[in-house]
Amino acid sequence: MPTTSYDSIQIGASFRALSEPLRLQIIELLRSQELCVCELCDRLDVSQSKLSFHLKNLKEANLVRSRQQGRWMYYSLNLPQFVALEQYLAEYRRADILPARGCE
Amino acid sequence: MPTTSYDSIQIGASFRALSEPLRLQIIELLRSQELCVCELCDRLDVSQSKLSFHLKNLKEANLVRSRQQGRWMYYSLNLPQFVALEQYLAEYRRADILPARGCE
DNA sequence: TTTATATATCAATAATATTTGATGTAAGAT
DNA sequence: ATCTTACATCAAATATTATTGATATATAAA
Repeated sequence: MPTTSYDSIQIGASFRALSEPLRLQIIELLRSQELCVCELCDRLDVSQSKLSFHLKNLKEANLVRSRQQGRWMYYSLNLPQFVALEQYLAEYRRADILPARGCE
Repeated sequence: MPTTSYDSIQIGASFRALSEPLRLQIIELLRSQELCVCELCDRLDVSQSKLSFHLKNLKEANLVRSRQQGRWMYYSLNLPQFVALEQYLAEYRRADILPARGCE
């Protein structure tokens, strides 16, 4: 099966988003509270444009959502996607793996 | 908290490894069986050097292990690391997230 | 000991992702 | 209407990853 399923692609994109230190810090902050960009900026001590880039990345990976209120943008975790990733990994934990049949 | 814990770094490295389509295909094959490089090569229809590169990557991310037998190298999943990732994600599912306290 | 096979590594290139600083946009305040 | 603030986007520069083809190493077979 040389192709990767649509699902795997989505999953892979989320894993990629989670592979960047700053993005991990972002979601760790969002874990306890929805936050606006300016507050993330402050707390992470990072440029606004950089933050915006990474937030976009997280959003495209379906890991966060945003809502606008006045001139503020509030970001929060999109928990269902976290559940999806967890379930993907759970399939591995449950795997029962055969030893290799000797090669040649 | 501008720093990322040692743990997060390890976790992030594993997520990164899981973010590449070919590497996902590799672990999906290894999910049912330990396999040697030549068999992975065949099944994934990919060059040996490319495969070797990605296997090394997975190994450094602690997601697979290898054992040599004669001139073959057998790769298999390192399940504990999958469990660790799953547990990391589970903390998010369990999170109870406060609404933003209004900004200004 | 020569030869073949399985795999790893390397150097060069190509592709992708990230950072930075500047500019754009839209909401609200003056 | 003008100004400010919060955020997004863009283009250029830089950094990181992946691919390729060639070569190295080590095992085992002839």
